[in-house]
Amino acid sequence: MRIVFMGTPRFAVTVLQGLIDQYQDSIVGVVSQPDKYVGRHHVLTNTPVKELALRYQIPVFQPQKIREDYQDILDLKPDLIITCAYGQIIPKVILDAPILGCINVHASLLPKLRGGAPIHKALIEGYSKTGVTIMYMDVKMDNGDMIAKREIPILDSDNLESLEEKLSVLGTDLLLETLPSIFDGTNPRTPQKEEEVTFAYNIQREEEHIDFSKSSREIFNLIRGLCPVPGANATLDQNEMKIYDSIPDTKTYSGQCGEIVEVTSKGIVVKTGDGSILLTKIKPFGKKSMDASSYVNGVGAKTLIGKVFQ
RNA sequence: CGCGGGAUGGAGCAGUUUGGUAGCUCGUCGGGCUCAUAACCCGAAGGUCGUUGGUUCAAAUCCAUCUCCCGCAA
Repeated sequence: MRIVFMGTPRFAVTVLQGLIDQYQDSIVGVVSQPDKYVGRHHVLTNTPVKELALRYQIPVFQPQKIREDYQDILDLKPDLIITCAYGQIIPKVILDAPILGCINVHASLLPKLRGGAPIHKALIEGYSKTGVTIMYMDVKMDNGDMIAKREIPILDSDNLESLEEKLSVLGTDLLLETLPSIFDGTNPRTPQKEEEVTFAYNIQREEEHIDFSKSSREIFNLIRGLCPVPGANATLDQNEMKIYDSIPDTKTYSGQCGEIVEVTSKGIVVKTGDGSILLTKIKPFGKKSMDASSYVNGVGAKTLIGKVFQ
């Protein structure tokens, strides 16, 4: 068996690690996005998946455009390609190459939330559950026939980080359980219902800004759906403040939406469209992230009350 | 050299413009009040003000240098 794995971010690392634990000798190559210059000083950095592959001395391929630069992958003569958050559309010539096909681990309950930010969107849009889907790939993004699906509830205590962690483990487990049936061809194959398709496109910068005229619940969902990276933000005194954690409340206040109406030992209370929300973890501009109560200790409750988040 | 913000007792901040050996909120410790407390009162400990050098009678504060941290942009 010759398996090629394609993936890029941390989420895919968990999956690749699971595969290595069980099928290390079969993994003949790993494909990842090209290295990028990241951080303040433009340091060329390996992708997380590449990092793991190198540790196990698995050959790594990083085509700029896999649409054009795919011969190396064909030369690996894979029997099966497994992708997980790779980041590029796979051309048909590769999809057709492996005898067992190309399968993908996607972090949503397809056909819901196709695209690059399914975990973010599941939280932001207030889903009560989400999950992972193992599916065959075709030329359209996240469009192929489904092989297996498993769901988990989304808890109020979940944020992007915790949910991503849970789903990566869930996806890994489901993949490893499903693989034997894929090897022997006994796996099911269910087309996606076209009328139920929704999309979860990558988060745009504007979407990260909190609109306090929305409901407390919507704001709460946005904050946890973006925590810890990139973080929801709001503007106070011309400076951008990141908000990392909050507790929605139905208590109403007079004043305008976005106004700091109360400061408690737990944090900063802001008026929203339908009540209020307690901001508990924040990062003032130029500072590190901190408990809102610490920030309050520093600047003083009196100077905060009455200010308005823009 | 991509743009900008920051570094002061355990945490968060003020003080820097107009140099004169450090202050606030909280935490910690001790004591008190209380049926009790995360509440209140009294007291205490804890800082060579990021580094190095310079100017000066005197530097957290002015000048130079370096280090580290953070957001944006890529």
